[in-house]
Amino acid sequence: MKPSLPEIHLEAWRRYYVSFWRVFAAVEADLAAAELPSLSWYDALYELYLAPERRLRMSALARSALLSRSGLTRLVDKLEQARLIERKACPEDGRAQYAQLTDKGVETLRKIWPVYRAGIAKYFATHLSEAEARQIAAMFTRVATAMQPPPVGATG
Amino acid sequence: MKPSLPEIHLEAWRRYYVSFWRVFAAVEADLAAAELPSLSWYDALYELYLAPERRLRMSALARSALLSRSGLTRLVDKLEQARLIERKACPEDGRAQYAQLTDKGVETLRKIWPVYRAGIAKYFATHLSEAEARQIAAMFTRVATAMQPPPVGATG
DNA sequence: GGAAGATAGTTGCATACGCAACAAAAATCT
DNA sequence: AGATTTTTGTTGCGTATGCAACTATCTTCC
Repeated sequence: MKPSLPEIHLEAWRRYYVSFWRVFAAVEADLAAAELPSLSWYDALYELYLAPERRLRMSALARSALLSRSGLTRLVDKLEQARLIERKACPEDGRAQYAQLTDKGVETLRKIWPVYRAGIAKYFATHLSEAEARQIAAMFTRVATAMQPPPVGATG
Repeated sequence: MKPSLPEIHLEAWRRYYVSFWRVFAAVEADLAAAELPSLSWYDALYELYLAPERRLRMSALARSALLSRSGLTRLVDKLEQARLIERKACPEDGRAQYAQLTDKGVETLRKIWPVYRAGIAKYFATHLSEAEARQIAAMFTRVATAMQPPPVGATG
């Protein structure tokens, strides 16, 4: 395969790629400095927060939180130890488990958010006008939805 | 701190964030399927390829390849075992080491590129016009350069 | 010139994550 | 209903990566 790929798209990719890693690392560093959990915890907790009844089945959460199923199992282990979520059996499906956000989980989300928000503002949003932000949102919506439920990664 | 952060910037961040992970995972999966090294290898090799005399000092390479110094040490260990680079003492500074790209390293870069390029095209570029790509390049250049040599992460 | 401090790269240890293999429970097919 | 296949979540194992601590070397300052 040799799809058309104008030079400017490569340039865009490169900038996008390095920006992402730098911003991501900076945000993670801010969270660590504030002794807060990392973004992977935030992502999982936030997805649960948005979900109906604040609970999601493990595989659904894995997809939302951009993790493999095994990765999610481990993450949920830790979140459960920290009392931020609880595992609950699923009545309709004996194989399945719900991850249920606890009040402490909501509270943790509220502690993380100001720091995360400040990072987004400092490292990302400052450099973008509202019109640009709107464009980014539109463009990356296309990119993300084209890949939808990511391949869900083989087995894992 | 409570920096101004209009909702649209948050939306932009979210889309950017999930797009990135999905595209990244898809590209890595393509590379793995083709039995090629992962992007971190590519990044390091490519930075060396661009460098004068195809060599860079370890810490410079760590910065370019978006890794901690310890992370880079390990990566270079593996690249050296694979004969893709060589470590060379630095005459001007007895503490320093050069990582020097080998011919085999260049060859490997050439094997990876078509697959990487196809991934960029399929998962990223398809969704963007040239004008949009130009905008992305411009916007993320601002984002990336504002953070310049990333904090270089403490010690490690 | 020598001591104190900074810097380059490496190593020990801990953590995060994925894949493959697995057990249990559906779902499907006959 | 019973056998086969699929799906769900977990576990074993390997890998990637960061931080802190370390050594060797360079720099600075007296």
